[in-house]
Amino acid sequence: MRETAQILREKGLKVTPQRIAVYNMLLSTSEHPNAETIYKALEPTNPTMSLATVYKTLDFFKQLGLVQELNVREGSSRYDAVVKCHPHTVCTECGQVRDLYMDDLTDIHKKLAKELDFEVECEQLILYGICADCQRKHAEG
Amino acid sequence: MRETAQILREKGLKVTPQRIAVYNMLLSTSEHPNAETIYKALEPTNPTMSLATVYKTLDFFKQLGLVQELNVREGSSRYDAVVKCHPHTVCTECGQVRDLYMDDLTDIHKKLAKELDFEVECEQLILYGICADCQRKHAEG
DNA sequence: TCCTAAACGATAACTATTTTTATATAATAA
DNA sequence: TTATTATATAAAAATAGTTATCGTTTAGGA
Repeated sequence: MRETAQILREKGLKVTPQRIAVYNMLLSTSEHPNAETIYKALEPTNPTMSLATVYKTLDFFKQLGLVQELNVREGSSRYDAVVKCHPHTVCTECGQVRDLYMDDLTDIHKKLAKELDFEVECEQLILYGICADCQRKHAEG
Repeated sequence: MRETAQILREKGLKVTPQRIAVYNMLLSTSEHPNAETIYKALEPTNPTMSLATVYKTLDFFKQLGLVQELNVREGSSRYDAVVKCHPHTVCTECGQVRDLYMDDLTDIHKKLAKELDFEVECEQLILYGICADCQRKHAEG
């Protein structure tokens, strides 16, 4: 894995412990955390970290294409270090957000957009429903 | 068209001028307005209307399945009287939000979800990009 | 018409986020 | 290395969108 510090430097960002911490945290998780969750996760090991810095850092990262923002009908945004547009599933019971890969969908969407004379920059597909775990709980309960 | 009053009554809601106004406004537009826009549109003809009532009314309608809430990377939610899940295009320049109908997509999504053991309740597809009008403006400018 | 629960409007409160400001720190050049 | 300087930081205050509160009004049934 390339050094986080180097990636930040290449993007023209000054390298600070806070930025490294936020980016590494996002790289190491697949749970699509929001700003609050990121802050809470980093606080123990980075006692000087502040929530405002997390927000500002995420905003920088977003603009530079280091992270992706995700809105799933919650009050706050979630973040993903996987920048490429990809679909997600969101469990309406436990709130779990998971990635979902499906390249052939993109082609269909592009064809559709072409018909509409709409130039697609990014397509966002979110499937809301019940995840396997919650379905099982229903069956048992 | 069925009377708005009757629809509200069937849903167990008391029929008030405010609720009728909000619902009719949503039925008559295709621009997916947010609460603020709805309020501003109704204020002239309903001088006693308050923004809080618009929010409360939209919340009722949402819970009863009379309207659909839509989040398109803006600070505020937009609303649609078309309840059935359907894709949207969002122009990142002018902010225009349009409906997009495509039934065969649903089948693809369902098949995909089945493989994942995920029970889909609602699928949300949003294409972000540049609308035809804004593309034309670019070409001219 | 009268009664009562529900809805209303005004405004305060709340939450997520952004901005401000004074201080601290990273990158650069000497 | 050290001094410089622009940028980043933390904390607090401000903001925007939304929700809660509360006294008043109204819809719908008796």
